[in-house]
Amino acid sequence: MPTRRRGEELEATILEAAWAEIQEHGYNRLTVEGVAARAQTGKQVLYRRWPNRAQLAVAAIRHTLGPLVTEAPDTGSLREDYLTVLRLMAGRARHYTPELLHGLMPEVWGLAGEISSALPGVIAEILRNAAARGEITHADLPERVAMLPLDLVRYEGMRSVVRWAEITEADAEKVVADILDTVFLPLVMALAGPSSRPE
Amino acid sequence: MPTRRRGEELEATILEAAWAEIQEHGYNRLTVEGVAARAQTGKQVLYRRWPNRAQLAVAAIRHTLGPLVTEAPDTGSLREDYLTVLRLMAGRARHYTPELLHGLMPEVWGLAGEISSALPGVIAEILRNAAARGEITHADLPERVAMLPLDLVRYEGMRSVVRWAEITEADAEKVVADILDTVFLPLVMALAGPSSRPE
DNA sequence: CCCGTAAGAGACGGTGCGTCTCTAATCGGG
DNA sequence: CCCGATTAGAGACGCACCGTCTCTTACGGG
Repeated sequence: MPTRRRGEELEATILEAAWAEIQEHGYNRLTVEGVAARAQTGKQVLYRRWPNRAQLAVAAIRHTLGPLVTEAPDTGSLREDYLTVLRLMAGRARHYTPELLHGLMPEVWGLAGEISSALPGVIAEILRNAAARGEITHADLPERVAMLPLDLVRYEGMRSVVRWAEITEADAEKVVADILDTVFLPLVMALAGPSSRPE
Repeated sequence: MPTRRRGEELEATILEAAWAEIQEHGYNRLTVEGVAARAQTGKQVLYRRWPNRAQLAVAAIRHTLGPLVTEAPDTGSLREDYLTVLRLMAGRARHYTPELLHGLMPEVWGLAGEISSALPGVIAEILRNAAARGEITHADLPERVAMLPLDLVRYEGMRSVVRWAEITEADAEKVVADILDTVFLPLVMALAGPSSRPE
């Protein structure tokens, strides 16, 4: 009577069950028993694949959220290019809810690094394009400056998580624009603007 | 035979015991039973005062780490003033070890806000002093700009915690100087430097 | 067709939270 | 100085859930 699942199929079912449980209850109240029951399997099947509850959750998140950015946008303006990347990050950040993260910050931080490992290259390319266009005089800004908007967006994200606050799309848009217009672009123009003295 | 402690005395003993347990094992492996045993009392005495393990830990941290900055430094230079504040923060950050924080981020974030509630006022005063000295043309920088170094230092702190990395004093000093010299001061000079156009 | 692998189901021990219970020390009021 | 209210000190208890172990049985490769 009962048809047994195996391999890929079974694993996908489990990870989707785990993701559903996280969405419903958050990580803290995710139970291995609950996931097994929802996937209609036994705990041993889970423990055969992942060493503990945390790694199961991480696998479920990875399974649901793929890599972030793969290639650099090229809209013809530094502001728009960077804005595109930040919007992607902010959109993604809305999946990282407090319920998902609490109790799981270190693991998810590592995962986020893996997911967005292409970011530094993308930013470098955006800056090179801007330099080629003449928007800025050179693309080799200090690391800290080039990555500044990314760091600030991540900081805002962590801050909301830790305050148990949800991020609305409108808020995210405002924050992202603010970071670019009142911090990043003025700074970049001061360091490498076409009208500034060449260093 | 046994002499019983009460009130303040008992409470201080418990909080010191809790702090000691946190130092030894970290929050995650802090047990209420352990604290009670170390303080030579019963669990009920703890639960009579704090509703759960997390609040006990928060109380212990608050008991050990007092408020951060109370009044603005005034060294005669914007850079040195701000550097002084950042050094205080970085020094304090070295108490917020990964072991202490894991599993307790939201609670400690709230506590940190309480502990450093004087910061915004201090920063505002530092900027006013710089304006009075003529280092900058005006002190009403955008909120995000004025607080930028604080946010970046906090971000670095959270990042180390989440990566289970300790912060050495030398590293902290380097990061703090980098934030001021490659990000904050260039930006402030661009927005309100004496040689920039008055807006 | 047969055997090794792994699924499905659930029992089990262990840890540690938060509650409850009980005795007796201490404090404050009269 | 005594008496009653309070609460310290000690530990048992129920409960939730992790991670391990055991057992039977379906499946698939050779």
